[in-house]
Amino acid sequence: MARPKEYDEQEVVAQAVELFRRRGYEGTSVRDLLEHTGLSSSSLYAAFGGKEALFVEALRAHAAVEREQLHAQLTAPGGLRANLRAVFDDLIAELVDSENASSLTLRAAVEQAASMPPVFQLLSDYVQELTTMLADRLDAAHRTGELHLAHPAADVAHFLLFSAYSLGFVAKIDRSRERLTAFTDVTLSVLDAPAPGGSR
Amino acid sequence: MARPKEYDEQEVVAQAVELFRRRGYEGTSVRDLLEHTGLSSSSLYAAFGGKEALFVEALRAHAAVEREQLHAQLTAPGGLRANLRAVFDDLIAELVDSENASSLTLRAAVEQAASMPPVFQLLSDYVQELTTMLADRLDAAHRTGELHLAHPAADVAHFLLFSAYSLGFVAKIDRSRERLTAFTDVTLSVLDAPAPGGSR
DNA sequence: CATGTTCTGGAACGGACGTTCTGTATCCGC
DNA sequence: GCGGATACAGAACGTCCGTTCCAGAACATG
Repeated sequence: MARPKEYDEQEVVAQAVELFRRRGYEGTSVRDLLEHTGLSSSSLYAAFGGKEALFVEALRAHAAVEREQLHAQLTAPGGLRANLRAVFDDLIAELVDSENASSLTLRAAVEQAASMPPVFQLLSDYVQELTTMLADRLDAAHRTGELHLAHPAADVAHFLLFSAYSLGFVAKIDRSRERLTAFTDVTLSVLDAPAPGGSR
Repeated sequence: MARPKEYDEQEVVAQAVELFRRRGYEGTSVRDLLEHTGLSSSSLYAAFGGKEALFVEALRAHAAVEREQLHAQLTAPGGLRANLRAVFDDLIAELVDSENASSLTLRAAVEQAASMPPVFQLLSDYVQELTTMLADRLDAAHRTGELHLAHPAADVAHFLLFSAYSLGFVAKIDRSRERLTAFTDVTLSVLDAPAPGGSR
């Protein structure tokens, strides 16, 4: 019909993710977003509706990436224990050498979930989804005897998930690899519950 | 010499703690603070120097209260396990029935530590202090044989401390008592490491 | 090449922000 | 009860915020 857009919508969202992640929602101004994406305000408002809507979109995109990544890591060949260790190790590597610690998800939950209902809903569903994914894997490992769970798989999954996010929180105060590794070691030790008592 | 102040400095700080806790640093405007404390801007600036300085003071005061509370709970009669359980239970109770989940410390770390050096320093020292306090207790319990630690006491202490803070993070997404209790159950299971192998 | 439609750049808006300033009220020491 | 000093109330300041608006540029279609 008419003049084509000069930007790629997905790329804009990706750039928004980066900014929001580094500086949080309030710390990122619309002008920052315009400068960083190259858009003009009219385009941004026409395409997304406003700062808040763009944030939700950024969060959604970020969550999708994270989800896919986690899924790939959990279904990689090798034992579940090793796979979980890899998940945490990758997270640590990311935290150690990136100026901006912590994920967008963490910031969003702490800062925005309470005041932006769509954000809350999105995070709520997202956590549910990841927990289920992880719980399924734990159940499977439990059935094959790879590990014994001293608590319901869903609870352990939820715990592991939030502990992973907590790493970003830990890193806010101490970003040393030793600290983060030690935290991970203790976290993963919940998988070393003693085997159930005597056989039958 | 002259006209006396019409407010109590400590009380003002306490009220600031409440506001910052509920709405975060950026979400709390100076005008909010003035309204809530009854001060006028001139008084606030004369007494504290500005919003940021007042925030640091509020954080310091909040940390002092938290520290004292934790110390009391950890040195209460009864086993360390039970005392830790009590710490978490109290936290859960607070989270479940308060509109504003999470502590000021958590918010400060996630939102401000990176951009406000004094906040980072304060939190850093604070975490170190609490970790040491907790590690001492764990060491003592280990020596008396109350529990066995599969990891260095300092690491376990650090883990427990951050897990406690993580509860506030968990609550941002699901504030149900069951969820928080389940998280706590799994967390505290790191204290149930199997006893070391053969005697000797 | 004319027309209709969409997109873009950037000025402009109202309001909120943290902070400063000015005038006045209130107290102490004498 | 007067002089000096401090505290108070709130208007005012400059800046930045998210958003809107408008004139013009860039395309598809005939």
